[in-house]
Amino acid sequence: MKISAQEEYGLRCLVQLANLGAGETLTLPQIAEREGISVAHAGKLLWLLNRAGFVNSTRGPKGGYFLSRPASEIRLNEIIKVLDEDVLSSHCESYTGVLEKCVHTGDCGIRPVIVGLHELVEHALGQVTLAALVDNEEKVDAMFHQIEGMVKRAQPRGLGQ
Amino acid sequence: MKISAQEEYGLRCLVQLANLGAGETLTLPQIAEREGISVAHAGKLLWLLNRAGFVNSTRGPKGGYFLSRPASEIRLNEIIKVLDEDVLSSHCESYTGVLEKCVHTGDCGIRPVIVGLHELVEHALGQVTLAALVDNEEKVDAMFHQIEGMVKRAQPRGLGQ
DNA sequence: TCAAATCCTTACTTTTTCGTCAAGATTGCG
DNA sequence: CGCAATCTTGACGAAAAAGTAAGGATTTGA
Ligand code: FES
Ligand code: FES
Repeated sequence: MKISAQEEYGLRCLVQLANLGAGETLTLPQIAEREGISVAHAGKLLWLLNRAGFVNSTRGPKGGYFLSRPASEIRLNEIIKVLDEDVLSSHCESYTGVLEKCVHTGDCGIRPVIVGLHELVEHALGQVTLAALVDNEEKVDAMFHQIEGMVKRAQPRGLGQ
Repeated sequence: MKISAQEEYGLRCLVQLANLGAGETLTLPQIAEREGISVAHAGKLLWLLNRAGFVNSTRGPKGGYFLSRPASEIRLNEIIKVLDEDVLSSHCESYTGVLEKCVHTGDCGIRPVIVGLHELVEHALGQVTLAALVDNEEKVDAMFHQIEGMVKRAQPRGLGQ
């Protein structure tokens, strides 16, 4: 269970753009330099983000990228959904084992773990906007710890033991 | 953010063993057949799990694998930790970008997201035991939704907008 | 004591993901 | 116009993850 390189660096590029003032833009070389990646790599990431509608771009001299919506209206779960291949829906179809023991009896112990984790992460990320990630570590940190506290306190019956 | 193949199939092998009665064992070919993977693949997974202390094995005829502890005492977060490479601690060291803007100012927006997600998942998985995954989908499902409800209700201030 | 069944270990191949390259298209400016 | 700065796009190469192969080691039982 880990975040992929594409998710991380795509998110980083968006944070760079979220730092801009009104009317400012960043070019690919600028983004690449700040994140320590090649211009080609930045180009690919921004292309994905452009296709998904998070950023807009203008070509030619004085061109560059900028967010297509205010950072406060972009939530991290949308970003992750775009940068990550969604293999969740087709997960059970690609399972290699005996499906009678898994799907058809409706009694699979694995599926709820995978689906549940995915939803848990999505809900958590849905509570954080891109604006929250701009120069403010403590707030984001506190937010996640608040959620963790909730999870710890949940103590569901009948599963712990 | 997705579960790796090694995590999933390692967990599946453990669930197979958790289904056994006292004194029963499963051989590699048996596990491989049930999960639809090759014997070699099952061998590798069980070797990892054996090394980590989750299973024991006996060699020779009538040999096989069995859980080294009761399934009710094995929590999923321990399992995932072993099957997944822990790159979390060294994450910041391998970052390619300008570290002054990230580590040294103590004002990185990315780190709390990555660390927070990781802890969130770990806490959630720490509440589920292997025994809960044995032939009982509904309970596990309900448990995750309970946690999700908590997360949704958390509504932290100052980040949502 | 031998042979068969089983696990153990290392090395290799395949597949997927990650990142690069190079050519093309669009825009602004003199 | 014509050049330079910029984004766009698809194909390619490198790295990591996933999975396979093969030979070795241990135990049981005839
Ligand atoms: S994993 Fe899809 S039903 Fe078991
Ligand atoms: S990612 Fe480690 S400090 Fe920014």
